[in-house]
Amino acid sequence: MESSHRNLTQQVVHELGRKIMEGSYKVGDSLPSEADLCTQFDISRTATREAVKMLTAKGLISSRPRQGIKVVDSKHWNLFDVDVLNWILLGKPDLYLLRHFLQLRLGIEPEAAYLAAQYAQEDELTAIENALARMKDATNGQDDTHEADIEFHQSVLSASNNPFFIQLKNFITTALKVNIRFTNRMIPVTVAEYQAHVDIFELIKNKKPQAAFDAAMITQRATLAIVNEQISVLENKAL
Amino acid sequence: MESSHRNLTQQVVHELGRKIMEGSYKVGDSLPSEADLCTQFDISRTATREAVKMLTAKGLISSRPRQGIKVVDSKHWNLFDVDVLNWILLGKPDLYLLRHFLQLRLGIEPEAAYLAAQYAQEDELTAIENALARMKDATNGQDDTHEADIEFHQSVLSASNNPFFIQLKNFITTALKVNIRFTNRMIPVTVAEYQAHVDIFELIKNKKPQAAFDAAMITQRATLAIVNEQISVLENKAL
DNA sequence: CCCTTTTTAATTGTATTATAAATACTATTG
DNA sequence: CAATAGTATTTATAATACAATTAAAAAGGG
Repeated sequence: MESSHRNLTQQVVHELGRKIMEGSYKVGDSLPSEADLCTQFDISRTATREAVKMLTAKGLISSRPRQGIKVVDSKHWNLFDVDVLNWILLGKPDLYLLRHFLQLRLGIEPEAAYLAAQYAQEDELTAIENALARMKDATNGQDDTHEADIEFHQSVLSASNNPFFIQLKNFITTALKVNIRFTNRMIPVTVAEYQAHVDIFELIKNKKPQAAFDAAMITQRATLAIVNEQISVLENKAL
Repeated sequence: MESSHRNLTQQVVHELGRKIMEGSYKVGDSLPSEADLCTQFDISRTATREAVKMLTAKGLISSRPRQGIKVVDSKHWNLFDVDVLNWILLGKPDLYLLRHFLQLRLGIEPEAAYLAAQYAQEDELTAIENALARMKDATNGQDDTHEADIEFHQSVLSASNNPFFIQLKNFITTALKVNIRFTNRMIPVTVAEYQAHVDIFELIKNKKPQAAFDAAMITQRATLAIVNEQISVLENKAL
């Protein structure tokens, strides 16, 4: 059990949040009443209610007298919340979800590179460089390669010096983890991919915003094209 | 009082959230203890604790025994939460904040237009067209013009058919409202701006993703350039 | 005197019970 | 049948008690 060290409220938040995101409770469905949740989890009403309030704050449910606790429409879900993203990650692999992640990465990351080229401080450039170094000499396990990859993307976002982009580190990290599921885990980051990262870094370092933007954009459009291709193959088979 | 129709817990959430976002409680500061909050707001511990849990869920505070309730580092704040965005909006006008909003809009909106050109359904195109119509014949109040403008941007995000972009409607709406504060409220949307919106719509309708992307990008880079200019004028004066 | 350990006390975490408020549903009445 | 009033269910709030955590103080040992 991973959540045993957390307090009761947070365990219930995690459990219910996960179930909502995986679809065990669908939009419009009622969750068990407070009283039922108390007996199901064998906890007090205090803990139950606090868990419900936390999920309400994350936009997943609503709770009103006589109406009960209901899953609200997914357009209200705080999809950029770190917990919500982790619950998504626990769900089934889904090619459409991967596409949605890639589509937004395509919006965020090239522009983050643009901003990094404008505003990155010395230490932030160093952080990007360190991530690249980790990627290069990750001759040991493959997980390290992917972790270093994540670190690279995070450090670019940090270098944008924009709090909104920085908050999106959670999103990008989850997107990368979803991606890793689909590319074979055993295959580390390729040399070509590594080189593309280096190129973007050089453009950031040399303060070439537009070029950095374009380089990031090209790489990501290529990745998205592959997924789009996979989806259309899948959809043609279904006919 | 705007919040008088809400229940006690949510009033306290709003009050504390607003104070944290405006800087009355700074990062690392301790909020009053549960007991103090109870007396300050004249409510029970139940309501207090539920409010604290909701703010914890939004990433603003942490609450641990003996340590108390503290404002956590702003990188943990859920800046895309609709409440958090509204609390930001209640704060002082800030040119740097406006720039941060514009920088992310630049990432999101051109790509949303790209996706809309690919995936928009008939009814979603109609929604965009309706917003444009509202913009055009808003000869009455100026607020309507701005509301129609917001509606346009929202309907493009909806047409992207990507849940992440759809969730960002809150963000874009707040960004536009922040913008309206800086451009004189009395000045309605100009004819040139209206025409730019129409052009983007036509490109979406005719399924020209790249052209729609470029058109949106050009408009927004121009807006951002103006703000950057204002900031550099301000910073030169400060010397 | 400094370092480690133990104790203490302050604060949040959980449980329990009671009552209030809101509202979907039912029954009544004209 | 429609409008109204009543009822019952569910969440909202309150009050109190005790448990768990942990920062800080006190005690102990070298």
